Order: sequence, then structure tokens, then C-alpha cells
Amino acid sequence: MKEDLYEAMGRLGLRRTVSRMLILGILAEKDTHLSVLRLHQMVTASHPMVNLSTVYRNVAAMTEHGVLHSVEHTGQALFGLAATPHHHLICERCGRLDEVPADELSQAAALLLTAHGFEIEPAGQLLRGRCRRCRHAANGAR
Amino acid sequence: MKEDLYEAMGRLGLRRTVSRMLILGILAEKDTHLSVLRLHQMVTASHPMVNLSTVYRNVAAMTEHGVLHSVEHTGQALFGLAATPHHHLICERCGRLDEVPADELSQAAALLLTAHGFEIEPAGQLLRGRCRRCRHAANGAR
DNA sequence: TTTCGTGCAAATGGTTTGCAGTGGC
DNA sequence: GCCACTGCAAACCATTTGCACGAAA
Repeated sequence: MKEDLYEAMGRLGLRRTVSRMLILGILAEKDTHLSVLRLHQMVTASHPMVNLSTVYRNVAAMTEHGVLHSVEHTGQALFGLAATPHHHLICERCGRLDEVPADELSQAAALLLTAHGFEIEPAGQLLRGRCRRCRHAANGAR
Repeated sequence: MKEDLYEAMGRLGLRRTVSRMLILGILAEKDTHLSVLRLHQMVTASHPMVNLSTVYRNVAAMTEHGVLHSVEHTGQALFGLAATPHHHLICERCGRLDEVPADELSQAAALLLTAHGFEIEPAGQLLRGRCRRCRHAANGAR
């Protein structure tokens, strides 16, 4: 998987720099979406000289080339590998981010297209709500 | 409808100030969602002394009390009347924002709940994609 | 008259950019 | 060696906040 990404970078004309490899490694290992700040913190843990703006430019470039994708939560962008087409479920209470395969929402997408002429992005949508754990935790407090 | 809002404000303990009435009037008339900056521009057209931060605080207070609701697009918040429960369809190309009654997506919501234990917000979701016009306009260019 | 709301100006915080130097290819 | 990439520092821009005054209730 990391090999795929490594290849992809070259194929897309993106240079394989230290900082980019670190970012991909982190995202592949953690298998989540992270903010630029958190990515930078994790990168600098081993490579302190890497600048924050470099991380910004890296994720921008890789997002532009489809290697990464991003969603926005509370005014900041979260980046993850764009591997398989999926949407995002973010818990408004704990911030947990889950993924749901894109085709699970294809029926809803079809409905919107026929009823409204609107074609939603086939992946990368952000849906806000409550995760299972927080729903249970809030049962009494509601 | 504006009378309802007027009443609601009092009931909720929100003072009916000039700036708030102007904001509600604009949103009711235009029947769309507007950015704070645009709201401020329209308010100051007739009342130049109203400060931008007042508009910020107004929409914040009214959103908090359920009179308004907001969605975020390209790093800025758009506010609209929270009248009927609906979701949002925003065109990534032209920025046009359409509304879709909340119950049209209830099936998808049920699916997410059973399959992922995740309960999405029953209204106010933002779905990104292409509106009918832009789909047609882009037919040749894709 | 008691809060709540407002104007003003300054601060905040995530993100972007200009520029000169560095390192992939 | 060329040009994309990087570090640094400053700029940006939507939004927030502290404070003293003004106005709904």
C-alpha cells in the first residue's frame, strides 16, 4: 500500500521528498484523517526542521493530485488517504471520524439527481451527527 | 412568517433590536443563505452604523436559539432561517445553494444508523456537488 | 434600572504567500 | 543544471473578544 503511494507520487509528477513520505507514512499507519497541525507535530517528532508551511503545501499538492482528500471540521481541514471512495461520518460530540463506503449512499445520490437535478460528489462528503458511543453516553443527558 | 419570527425572538429571550430585525427581514426576503459579510453589506445599505461584529454576534445568538442555522462553504459560514427542516445542496462550481426537505434523506439516515450505529443530524447537512445547470454547462468541458 | 446589545479596535488562529536557498530528478 | 520544493517571516482573512457606552425590557 505504501509502495503504491510511492509509485503514484512519481507517476503524478510529485517529487518524493522526505516530508511527503513522512506524511504518507503517518496517514497510512494511523489510518485516519489528521489536521495539518497534528501532521506537522508528528512529522517534526522525527524531523524537527520540517516547516509547518511545507506541510500545508504538501497536503495541498497531494490533494490536488488525488493522493489525499480533505474534509473540514470546526474550521480546520482534516486530511486522509484518498484510497477507496468513501464518505465521512463525524461525531459532533467527540470528534471521532468514521468512514462509510461510497456505494452505501448511492441510492440517496440517485434520488437527489432525479428529484433535484443535483449530482453530489461521489465521495468525500461529510455527514455530521452522533457516533454510537456518544449516542449511548447521551441517553440520560438528553 | 416574519411575525412568527418576531414572536419567537421574544419568547426565546432575544431582544428585538434593529440589526436583528434587519437580518431576519433580509433572510426572509431573499430566502437564501448568506455570509456574514454579505448580510452586513445589506444591513449597512440602510443602516450604515451597524458594525460587522454586531452581525456576527447577532447570527451567533440567533443560531444558538434555533432561529437561524448555518453551513460552511469554502471557509466561511452561510446563515439562513431555520424554518423547515432541510439539508443543503451546494454547487462546487457556481456556489448555488439549494435546499432539500429533510425527510427525503430519511432512508439514507436509517441506513447509516443500522449499518454504522451513527445518527446523522436530522437537518442542516451540507452535500457538495454539481447543480443541474453546471452539469449541463460542463458536459463538453469534461 | 438592570441586563443585554453595540461600536470600536485590537487580538486570534488557521492558512497563504514572497523570496531566497536547497535538493529531487 | 533545472525547476519543484522548502524554510522563514510576514501577510491574510474570517471570526472573536475586551471594554465602555447605549438601549431593550
